[in-house]
Amino acid sequence: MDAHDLKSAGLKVTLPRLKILEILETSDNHHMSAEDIYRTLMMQGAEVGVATIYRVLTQFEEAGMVNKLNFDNGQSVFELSNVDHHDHLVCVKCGKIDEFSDEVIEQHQHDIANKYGYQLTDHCLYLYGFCKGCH
Amino acid sequence: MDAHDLKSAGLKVTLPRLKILEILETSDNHHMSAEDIYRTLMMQGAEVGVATIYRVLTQFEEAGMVNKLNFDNGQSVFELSNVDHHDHLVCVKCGKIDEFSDEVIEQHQHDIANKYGYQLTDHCLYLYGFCKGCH
DNA sequence: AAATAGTTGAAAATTATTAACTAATTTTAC
DNA sequence: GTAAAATTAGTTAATAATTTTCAACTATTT
Repeated sequence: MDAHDLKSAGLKVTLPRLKILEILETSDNHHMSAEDIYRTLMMQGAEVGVATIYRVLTQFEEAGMVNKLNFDNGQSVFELSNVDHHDHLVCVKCGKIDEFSDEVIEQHQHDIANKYGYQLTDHCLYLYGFCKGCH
Repeated sequence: MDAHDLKSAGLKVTLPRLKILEILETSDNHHMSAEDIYRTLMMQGAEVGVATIYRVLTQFEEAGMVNKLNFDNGQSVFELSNVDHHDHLVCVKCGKIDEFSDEVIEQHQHDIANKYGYQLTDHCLYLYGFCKGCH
């Protein structure tokens, strides 16, 4: 993910976009909310408005560069989508996020959609619980 | 679901609570947003504030009487939880909601949680797509 | 029936996100 | 390279959904 990816997505190469990309790539937890990104940018001393962050993230999402995940607590987080499809385990105590993928579940989802006559566009599977460290 | 259920949940029996329960039970689509419930109450001529509806629904959720479903488009709807567990298919065009349950998926979710050391408290599975009528 | 503890409605406050507008920057055509 | 055209950025204001505040009220307890 770099300047070139921005161009091929039809987006001009600007500092905010590069910075946001960089943050998504290099942050420890690669699931960040708009707020998280904003805070990170502030700490780096970058002068970027919140609106810009939302705009850019939305553009990235439309370009298929990131996925937006909506958790039950109301916050949305973003992750780079260059990796394989996966779903998420979320710790309800410490907020840790793990990823998994399961072929059987995927297959069943499609079967169910067919059975009910739905043409799937998307799905959302989150497992909430206490992670190993939070039992 | 009646006055008695309210009491055993530690909630006083009040008109707004009874009305909201009644609406959740008798409405055609038993997936209603706070807004839907508010509108229904208004049409019935009941004088109930929005704040009360949110408060009551939250209390019902905490008492385990209703489930709150948070969809990706940001909308939240509530359903009575006295029925069997199930997940949801959501039409992204007309908003229709279908329910399904799948043992295999459930089982796999537990297996995954175990594998990652999570103690599941909840999960969330929504399938989004175009329903039969909206292809 | 009085006391008390919980509940309500109206309005203000919050939270997360988006829109509008002008100024600035990048790209493209020369 | 430079100028013009197009897009983007930041500020501020707006919006939507939900929550808090608080004085007035109601259900339950004594």
